[in-house]
Amino acid sequence: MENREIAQLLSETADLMEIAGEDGFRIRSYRNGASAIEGLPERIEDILKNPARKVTEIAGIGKGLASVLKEISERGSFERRDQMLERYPPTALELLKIQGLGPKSIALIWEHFRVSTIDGLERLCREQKLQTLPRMGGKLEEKVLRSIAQYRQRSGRFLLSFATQIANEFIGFFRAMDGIDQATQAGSGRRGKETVGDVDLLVTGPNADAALEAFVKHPSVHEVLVKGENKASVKVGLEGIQVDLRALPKHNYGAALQYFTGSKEHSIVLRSRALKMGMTLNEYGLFRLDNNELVASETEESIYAALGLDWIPPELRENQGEIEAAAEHRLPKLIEASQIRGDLHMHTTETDGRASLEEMAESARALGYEYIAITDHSKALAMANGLDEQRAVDFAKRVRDINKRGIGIHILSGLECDIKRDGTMDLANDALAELDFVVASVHSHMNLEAAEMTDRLLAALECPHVRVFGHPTGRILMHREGFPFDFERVAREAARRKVCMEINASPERLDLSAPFIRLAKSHGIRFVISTDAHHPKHLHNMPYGVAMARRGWLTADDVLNTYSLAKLQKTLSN
DNA sequence: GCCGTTTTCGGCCCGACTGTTTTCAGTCG
Repeated sequence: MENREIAQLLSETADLMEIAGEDGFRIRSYRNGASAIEGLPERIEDILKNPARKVTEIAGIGKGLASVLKEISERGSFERRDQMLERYPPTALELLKIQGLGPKSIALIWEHFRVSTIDGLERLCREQKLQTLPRMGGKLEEKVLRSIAQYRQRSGRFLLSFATQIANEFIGFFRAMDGIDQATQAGSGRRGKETVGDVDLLVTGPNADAALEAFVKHPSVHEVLVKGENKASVKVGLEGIQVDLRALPKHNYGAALQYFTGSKEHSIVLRSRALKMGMTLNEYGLFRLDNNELVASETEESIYAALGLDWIPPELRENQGEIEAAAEHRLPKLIEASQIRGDLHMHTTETDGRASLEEMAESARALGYEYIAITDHSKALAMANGLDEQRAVDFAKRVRDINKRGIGIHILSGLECDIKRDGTMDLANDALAELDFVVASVHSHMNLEAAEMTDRLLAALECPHVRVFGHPTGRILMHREGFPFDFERVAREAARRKVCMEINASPERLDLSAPFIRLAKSHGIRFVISTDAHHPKHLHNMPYGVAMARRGWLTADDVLNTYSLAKLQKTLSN
C-alpha cells in the first residue's frame, strides 16, 4: 500500500474517532502520523520490510501507530478503524466536508435520525427536522443546504494558479485604497502549495476597517459567510472559492502573517517551542508567560529571531525539518524566480503548440531569458503531429541556421521524445544525436504495474541522448494520480547517468512534488524547471515551478536553467 | 497516542464568529 493510502486510512479513522467523541489528543496523534507519512518520500512498506529499520524513527510515529502500520500492511485495515466503521457508516466522513457541521453535530444527527449521507441530510433540512435537535436552528438548516449545493458543484480545491490570480486581484484592489499600508496573501497560497482550499488575505493600515467593508461589497463576491470586526469570509466567483480577509493593526502584522501562513503543523511546533522558552505565540504576537510582556509582533523575522530561529521561507513551513534547520542556521538559500535564465520545455505549431518558434522565442526574450529549448513532440503522439526522424533532423539544422543568423536569444534544438511502452525511445539514436536537448516523457500506457513501469523508465534512461526526464510522475492535479513506479530506483539510475529531472511548471501538473524533489536531490539528481508552454502566455507559469523547487529545498545550483548558456552547455556535454 | 532544555508521567496551540443559549458550545481556520 502506498503512503498516501496509509495516511488516508489514519486520517479517516481520526475523523471517525472525532465523531465518536474520543480523546482529542489521541485523535491529533493519528492526524500527525498521517501527515508525517504523507510527507515521507520513502515508502512505509519498504521500511517495514527492512529489518534494519524501524518506523518509530519517523517523528510522530510511536509504538501504538507502529503496530497500526504493521496491521495495515498485513491486512489493509486495523482494529480501531474496524471498530469505528461498525459504529458509523463510512459515508459519515463525507458530512464533515459540509460547512457548518462538525463532528459533534454529525454524531447527534446519526444518533437521532440514523442519517449519515448527504442526501439524507438534505432531506432533514428540507423537512425542517434538523432544528428539532438541541442548538440547531433554521439558519443552520439554510446554511447546510447552501453548503451541500456547493459541495456537489466542485471538489473543493483549486489550482495554485487560480488562487494566486484571485489573491492578486484583491491585493490590487486593497492597495489602490487610501490608508492601506500592506495587503498580502497568507495561507497555503503563500506557501506555494500546488492546490489550495481557500485564499487568505491580510490588510493593515489606518483604513483597514474600510478595506473589510469594501471587501464584502466587492462585485465578485457572491456570498458573505461571516463578517465581524476583524475578519470576513466570502465566496467569490462562479467557482465559489472562499476568500478570507483579516484586517489588523500594523504592530500585529508580522505575528498575523506568520500565524495565517501556517502550515498548521509548522505553527504547532513553533508554539510549543515558544512555551518551552516561557513564551506564548498567537496571531497578535509573541508574549512572555510570566508578565504578558510583548516580545515581538511587527515582523515575522523578529518573531522567528526571538524563538532562536532564522526566518523560514513560507514554502518550507510544513514541519519537515525546517525548524531544526533554522535553529542550526543551515536552511538552504532557496532558488528564486529571478535566477531563471531560460526555459527548456515548450511546443510550437510544428506539433500541438499555438505559436511559431519565432513567436515563442520573442516572448522568451521579452522575459529576459538568455536561451530556450524548443521541444516539440515525437511521432508517437500522432494526434499532435509529432516529429519523425527526418523532421527532427531538419529542425536541428534549421535551429543551427537561426542561431547563426541570431534572433536575440539562443535556441536549443530539442525534442520531447516519447518513452514507448517497452522503454525504448520513439526516435532512433542517430536522429536524437543531432539535437541539443532531449526530454524523455511518458504520454501513453500509464496504467502499467509499478514493476513494469520501473523497468520501462530504467530502460529509457539507457538512451545516451536523454538529458531530462519530463513530468516524471505524469500526474494531473485533481484529475489523475501519478503512475506508480519505484521512484528511488529510477532516481538513483538517473543520477548515475547524469539525467536531470524536470519540475514541470504547468499549473495542472506541478510535477515533481516537493517530497519527490527532496528524495531525488538526496540521490544527487539535478533539475530543470520548465513551463511546457504550448502558448507564449504559458511561459509566465515559471514561478509556479520555482515554488515547487523551493518547497523541495532546492538552491539555484540544483537547477540547470539558472546557469549561464556556457555553463549549461558544458554541463549538458559532460 | 506521542514525547522529553524542568518530565518515562502528564502534559499536549489559540482565538474569532455564529447561533443559540440566556452564559456558551460548536465550528472554523
